[in-house]
Amino acid sequence: MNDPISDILQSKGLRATPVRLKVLEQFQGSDNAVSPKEIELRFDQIDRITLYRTLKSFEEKGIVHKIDDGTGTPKYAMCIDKCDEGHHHDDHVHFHCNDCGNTFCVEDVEVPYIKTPPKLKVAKTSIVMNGTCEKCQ
Amino acid sequence: MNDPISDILQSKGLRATPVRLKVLEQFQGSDNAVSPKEIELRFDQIDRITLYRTLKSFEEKGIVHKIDDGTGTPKYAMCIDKCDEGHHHDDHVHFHCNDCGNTFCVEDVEVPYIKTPPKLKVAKTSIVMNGTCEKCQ
DNA sequence: ATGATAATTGCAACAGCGTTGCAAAGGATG
DNA sequence: CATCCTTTGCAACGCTGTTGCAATTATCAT
Ligand SMILES: [Mn+2]
Ligand SMILES: [Mn+2]
Ligand SMILES: [Zn+2]
Ligand SMILES: [Zn+2]
Repeated sequence: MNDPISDILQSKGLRATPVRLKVLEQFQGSDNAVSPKEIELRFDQIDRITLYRTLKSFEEKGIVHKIDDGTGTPKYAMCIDKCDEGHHHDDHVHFHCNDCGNTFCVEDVEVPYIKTPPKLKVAKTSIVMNGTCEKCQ
Repeated sequence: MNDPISDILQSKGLRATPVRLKVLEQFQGSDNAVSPKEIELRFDQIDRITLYRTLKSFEEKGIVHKIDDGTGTPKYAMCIDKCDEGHHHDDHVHFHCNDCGNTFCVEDVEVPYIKTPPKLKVAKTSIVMNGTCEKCQ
């Protein structure tokens, strides 16, 4: 329990199993959001179903958040803010680069207030930007 | 060719076939964005594949636009602005009601300018709001 | 009108993603 | 060790969307 990655899992009430540790390492070592498929390919051998269940539990526990970048391929990224079980605080913009295909969190851009018709009760606003990222300029 | 629905199709270079006319009627008569599955169920009998191809051609021609409301189920709605082949102008906010599950275009709310890191070249911004719609208050 | 030409449709088959059920393996706890 | 609960892996399945191909239908030029 000196391993910081193990600590994350245990603090969320999840056992620090080999699969979970390796998946979490992938997230820690990645600048971008990653799809289940990408994670799968980075492993020599991992069970598809186990990976799906791992991602689901990570998301439920507030370790990662799911990102819908409009490509149809869901992606996941580490939660930066202190998200808890069933309560996320990832209210930032996401960016999808049309050139390299990468998607990442734009932490320093908060979702602005947008005035809407008073008839609508807005609980959450999701913003996805498309364009060209720094590396692809 | 006095039928206004036929006119829409022909002005976009699409033949006014029975399937297309009926699908387009569904869009005209709906306040909400609709999923392929919903359209399929409104017909006594329609071929799934043909419907997918119809939606694809409608989208390409700028008759409808595809909406990703974050539910994982894609939806389509009529283009209000004059969208052309391969060039859409549907830069408005979309709203998904968590109560009734409906998704619709919020025409009168334009996507605001959002200041981003200068390193990012933003070409398009998609905004989806979640909450409670007027009917579900 | 008749035949050539091109667009549209319907069917079969397939691929990919994600889910569920279930049994085996692994940890925790006494 | 014995028990209980969690996690994993496999099989099977459902759903969405795609492609190939042949049949049908509309369009157009004789
Ligand atoms: Mn994020
Ligand atoms: Mn719209
Ligand atoms: Zn890029
Ligand atoms: Zn509603």
